[in-house]
Amino acid sequence: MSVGLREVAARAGVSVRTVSNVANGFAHVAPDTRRRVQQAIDELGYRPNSNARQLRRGRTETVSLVVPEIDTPYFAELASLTVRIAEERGWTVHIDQTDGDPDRERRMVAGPVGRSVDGVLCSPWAVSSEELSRLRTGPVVVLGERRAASGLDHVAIDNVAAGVTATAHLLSLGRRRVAAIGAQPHLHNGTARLRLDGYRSALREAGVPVAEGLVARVQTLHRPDGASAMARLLDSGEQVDGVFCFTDELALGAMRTLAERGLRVPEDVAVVGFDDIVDGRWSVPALTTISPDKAQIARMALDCLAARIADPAAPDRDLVAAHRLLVRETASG
Amino acid sequence: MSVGLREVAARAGVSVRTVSNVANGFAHVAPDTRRRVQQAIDELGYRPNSNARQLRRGRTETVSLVVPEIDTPYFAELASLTVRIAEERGWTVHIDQTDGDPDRERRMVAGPVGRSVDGVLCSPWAVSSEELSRLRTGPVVVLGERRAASGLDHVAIDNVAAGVTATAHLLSLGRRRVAAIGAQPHLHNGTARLRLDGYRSALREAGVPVAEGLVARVQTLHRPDGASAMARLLDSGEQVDGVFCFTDELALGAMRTLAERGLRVPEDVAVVGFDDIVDGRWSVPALTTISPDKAQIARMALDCLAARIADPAAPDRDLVAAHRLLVRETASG
DNA sequence: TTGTAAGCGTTATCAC
DNA sequence: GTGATAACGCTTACAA
Repeated sequence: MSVGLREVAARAGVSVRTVSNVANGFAHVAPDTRRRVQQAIDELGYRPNSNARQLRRGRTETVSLVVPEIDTPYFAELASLTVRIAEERGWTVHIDQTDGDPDRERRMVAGPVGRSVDGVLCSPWAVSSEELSRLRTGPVVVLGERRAASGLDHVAIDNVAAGVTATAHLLSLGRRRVAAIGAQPHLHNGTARLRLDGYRSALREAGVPVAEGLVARVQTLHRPDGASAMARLLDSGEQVDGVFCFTDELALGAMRTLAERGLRVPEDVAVVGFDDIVDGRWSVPALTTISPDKAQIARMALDCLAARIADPAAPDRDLVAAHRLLVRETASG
Repeated sequence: MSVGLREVAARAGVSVRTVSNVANGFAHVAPDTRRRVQQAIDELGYRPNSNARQLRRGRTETVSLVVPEIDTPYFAELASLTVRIAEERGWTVHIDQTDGDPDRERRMVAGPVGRSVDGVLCSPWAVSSEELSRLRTGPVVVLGERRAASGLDHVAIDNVAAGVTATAHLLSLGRRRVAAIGAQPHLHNGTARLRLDGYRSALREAGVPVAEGLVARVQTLHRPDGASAMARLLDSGEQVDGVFCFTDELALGAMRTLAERGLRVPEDVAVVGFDDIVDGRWSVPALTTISPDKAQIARMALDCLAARIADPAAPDRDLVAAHRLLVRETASG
């Protein structure tokens, strides 16, 4: 049936210890022995059982990436990069989706760590870092800014600064009725709040009054929310000549509504998004957006997790990755 | 350190056997014992070690999904659905990406199966089913049509019929210079070939001559390929009033080129895509497309894999999932 | 209903 | 440099 170390050992006329040494590329094996063992391995088609190995070693060389949804473009890209970069250090990534369900989020962070995975990378949606910190049973790195001492490592871009940049860009184009789409006062996930802070701060700095009627809330960050938020804004009677959307998906939804209302982008309304998903590069017109350095985020998070695994008692860190404004067609001048 | 069955047993004053029974929800445990054990489990924060469990049981309750890229919208959606549906039967899905590399494809199908996973769902790109069949060391289900007896189970939609439907729709709109974007004669993956067969067959049936100059080849199925293929078509001097793209991504790329050339969609050129990715629902104009029933594909594949695991010797099956034409703005009349 | 003990396939600690 | 052999944490006959 299943061929293990024992069968190979018998065939090569050595002990399991020696086979294990060869299979793991250990140094001190006589060349002749190595050759004989390797041959037996090939002939029998031996493949090591990773479960047994992990059980014995107490390490899985696997980390999990917990995100709200796998098929959201931003998370799909992030996951893809994370898998690729993790591979460089010999790690396997297990991708988990929570569907934004707080209980699943809690379970996926608390449950498997230290058992089936060595650590967790989590992009929380409905649960605060503070709670995750209390729940955790092993190394956890949070993707997203730390708002206060949380007891957890965090990796994120500077969302406030990015919000300022996006809004200031719209203002620099001469727009004075700049709306914001994406406020989420109901969530523990503080990202939207930070981008909103940036938006308000840029307006203040430019001496443009902050009209609360220009701030649209959303339930999720997907296209339908962007479309309906844009419609609400337009229907409210507020004048709008620019809009900062907290995700590209929201922006793409908003653009659809603008097109349906016969409003031109960017002539009538300029649009800036956030995330730099590929859809935005190919929309017509192409979307101006804040581009977070996703590869850097993934790499920092993985490095940070490795450090945390190596030293569980180290003080927690707050790492910030780069971002930049990508000026394309929906907001340029 | 790590709390296991033993610690819990000691605390509850029972044997490990009983703790295991409680942890696994076994029937025959005295209510009082169960209560005591459960309390010890909670107090000690016991979490079962899945590696040990899997090693002992010889089953991982995990399957892997091998796709070219996680962040391709189609595969991201499929992965998301697969994870969700697999959950219903208590399975975990491990998502692997091959980047279209044949060696990785071979490794990911042949390596882990029977060791760290109970079976594999594979959407091959560069390796033929026949070869995968020879390489496999355990249950494998291929996502994609069987072109000949392959020795493997297959799940797919009827790509020829879908190609006919898409092309016929364009013809029904009065278009007579219908191009096809997406031919991939260099790949083992036969999907493009089948869609092309459908395209040709629809033209023949309508008595429209098949102009080979209207068939554009691509290297990958992403937007840049669609954009450059469209540009080549236009530059070749061929008249084009309709185009059938073998993926929505290709279509979105092609639409970008059309916009840059000042051609209107659908007035000047009507466009039909394939896959029904969400981007197409929100593009301006919205993309008419062939919509494969992805949830059905995922469910069929999982069911098929379960059956294969249960009976490795059963004759291989060829399952076909549903698809339909979704008429939106880029091709309607 | 519950306890005892034998493995699952590895790796790691001793010896030799 | 290589061979016995004891764990790793769990499930499961077999007993009691």
